[in-house]
Amino acid sequence: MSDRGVIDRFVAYLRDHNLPVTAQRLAIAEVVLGSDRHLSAEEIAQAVAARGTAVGTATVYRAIDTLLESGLVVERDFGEGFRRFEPARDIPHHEHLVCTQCGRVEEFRDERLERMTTIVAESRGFARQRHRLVIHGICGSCQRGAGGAARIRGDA
Amino acid sequence: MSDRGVIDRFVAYLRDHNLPVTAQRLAIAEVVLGSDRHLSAEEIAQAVAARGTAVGTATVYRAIDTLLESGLVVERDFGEGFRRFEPARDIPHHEHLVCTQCGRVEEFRDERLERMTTIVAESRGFARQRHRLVIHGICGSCQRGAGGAARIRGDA
DNA sequence: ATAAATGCAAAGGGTTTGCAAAGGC
DNA sequence: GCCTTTGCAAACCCTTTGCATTTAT
Repeated sequence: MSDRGVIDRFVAYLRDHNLPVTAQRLAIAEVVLGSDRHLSAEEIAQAVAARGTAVGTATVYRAIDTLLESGLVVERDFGEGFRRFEPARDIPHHEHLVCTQCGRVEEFRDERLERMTTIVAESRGFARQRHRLVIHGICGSCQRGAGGAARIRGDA
Repeated sequence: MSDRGVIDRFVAYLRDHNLPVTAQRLAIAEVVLGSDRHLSAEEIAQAVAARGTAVGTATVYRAIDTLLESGLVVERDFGEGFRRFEPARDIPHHEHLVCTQCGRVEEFRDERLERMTTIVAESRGFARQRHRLVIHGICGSCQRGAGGAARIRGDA
C-alpha cells in the first residue's frame, strides 16, 4: 500500500533536521504519502484514526507543515474553503480536472500549456514563477448518472 | 465613476425577482459594479462606509449573493483564504496574472487556451464546464524594486 | 536530562445564520 | 400591512496557538 521509500526519505528529513521521529508523524506521513488522492486535513485525521492511532487536529496540521517543508507533500486549493494535500510525486507539474458533481480529481500534464504561460507572463512584463490550471466539468461516471456527493464552492 | 447602465440592470434584476431595491443593496452594487479591481468582502464594506452609508457585514455578503445570482458579478479565489469579487464585464472569460509580491492582478484572454481545456477534458471523458488559470509571477514594477505588500497563501 | 512534540481547548479569520427591528412595495 | 431586508451577535468551518504533559534522543 504505502511506498516505503518515501517514508524513509521523510525519516531521513526528520533526522537531518534533528526532529524527533514520533509515531504520530509517521502515521500521518504514511497516510498522506501512501495516498493517491488529494486529502483534506480532516480526511487525514480520519484515515490515521482508522489505522488505530488517533491523533489531534493540531498534530495533523503540524505534521503537514513538516511534510510540506520537506518537499515530499504539496498543497492544493480547489476553492472548497479548505486545503488538500497530496504526495509530491516525480511529476514536475500537473494540472487538475475536477468533477463538479462528485469531486473526483484527475491529473494531467501538458507542456504546451507550460510554455504558453511563460509567454503570456513575459508579454505583460511578469517574471513567471508558477501557474495553476483547474478545469471543472462532469466526469464520465457522473454523466452516466452515478449519484455524486461533494460540493465545491464555485469559482470562475 | 460607476457605470449607470450596469446599476440599472441590477435594479431591473431586483424588480424582476420582486426583491426590494434598498439603499444598502444599491450602495454595495455601485461599489462592486463600479470597481475595476477584485474586491474582497471587507474592502467592499469599507468602500461603502467611505461613501457615508455603512452597512453590516452580513448585508454585504447577502447583497453579494444577489449580485452573483444576477450574473452581474463573478467571484474569484486567488488562494488567499477569502473570496474576491469583480463585475462580470463583457469579457466572456479571462485568465489572471497575479504578482506574488504586491498582489496586483492583471487579466488576459487566450482563445487557444480555451480550446485546449475542452480537448483535454474530453480526452478524459469529462464534459467541460469551465476552467480557471492563474499565473503567479513578479510584475514589472516589483522587479524594478517597488516595495510590495500583500501576501498570498502558496498553492501550486 | 533536555528540548521538542503532543493534546486539548481556546482563539482566530472569513463567512453564515437566527431573530427582533426597520423598511420597501 | 405583508413580506423582505437589515443589523447585531452568536454560530460555523478550517486552521493556528498557548500551555501543561508526554516523549524522543
